[in-house]
Amino acid sequence: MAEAPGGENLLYLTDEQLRKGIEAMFFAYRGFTADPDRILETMDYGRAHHRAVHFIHRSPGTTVSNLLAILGVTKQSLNRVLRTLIDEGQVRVEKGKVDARERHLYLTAKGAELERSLSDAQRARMRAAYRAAGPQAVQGFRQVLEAMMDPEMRVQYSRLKDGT
Amino acid sequence: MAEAPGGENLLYLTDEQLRKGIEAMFFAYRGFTADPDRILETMDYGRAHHRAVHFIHRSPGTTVSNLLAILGVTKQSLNRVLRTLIDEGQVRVEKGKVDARERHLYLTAKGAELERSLSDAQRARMRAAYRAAGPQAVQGFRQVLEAMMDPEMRVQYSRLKDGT
DNA sequence: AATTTACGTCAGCCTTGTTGACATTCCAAG
DNA sequence: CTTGGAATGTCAACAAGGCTGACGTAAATT
Repeated sequence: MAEAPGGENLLYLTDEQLRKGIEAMFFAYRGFTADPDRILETMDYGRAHHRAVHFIHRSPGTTVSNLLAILGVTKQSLNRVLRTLIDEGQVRVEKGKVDARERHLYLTAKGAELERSLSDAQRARMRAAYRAAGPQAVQGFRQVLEAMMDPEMRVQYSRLKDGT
Repeated sequence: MAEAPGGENLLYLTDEQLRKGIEAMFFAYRGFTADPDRILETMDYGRAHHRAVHFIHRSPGTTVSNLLAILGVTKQSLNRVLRTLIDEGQVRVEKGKVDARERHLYLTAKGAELERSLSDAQRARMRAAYRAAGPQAVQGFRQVLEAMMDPEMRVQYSRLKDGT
């Protein structure tokens, strides 16, 4: 932990180290999405559906606007995905009671089951990676990822993290 | 480091912690690609072009097959991207001397410049994140990412990492 | 009453992935 | 020398999932 006073060890900031980090992100993200992708494929859904389902599960009753902000896509793009999920009974829509313009989104029982199968697969890999790397490494992992986010996304992340 | 014997602290493996890790990956990957994406947009290239340029830079003289294996796409998909890069003078092709079926790929001066501008942008963010998190965290970051890869991808990653 | 907000939808476009088919070139084995 | 298979290129067609722009409607706000 302690470095020579007045001069930390900065070898970890070389271009070479950074390139390794970049490639690690690239390859790891592939692994990260591989398992849910396989499941989604069998039911004619894509990653976009997964993301919607994930965040609706995470924040039940969230509005369309909210989801747009989190996912960072256009309403047309989200709507396409959302429509299929609703039509196929994965997501339930509820008109807002306080503000009737808003549509609140919930997973149905069927949708919750889908979410579980997807997140089980993804968590299994994440768990294996966590276990292999150990708690210390996991803490570092989270720190670096958080620092890599755009500030607005960091807000979204923290909001979810703290359970607001 | 040392835990109670026979029972490590496994709190970091809870579903809640794993969910945070999953969302961290999601939001961080967005940041990870945001800067190069902005540059690419201005020159009518996409992420696919970036990936090709990156790995050709990383392994000059690599073959099409090699690139296919690393990128994990079909040759038709890669070829489309590769052709525009060649046509626009970013990439130079050389017939193999030992095996003339192979096409060895190199960046031109122009392509190298493109690569530099893209990786400068991406490295800047990575460097900031690394610096903010510190060397200890970076080590953990890399450990978790590596553990998250598919085994075949880990091979590709290590091959590059060690400079084979 | 007028404006703004939240949402939905139609139409069209682009990138980047896919499959399938086919041609060429060339190495290597029989 | 011939032949099979490997490496590559290319054509066509399609799909997912981004995007913009335009328009409509209902509800809240001013």
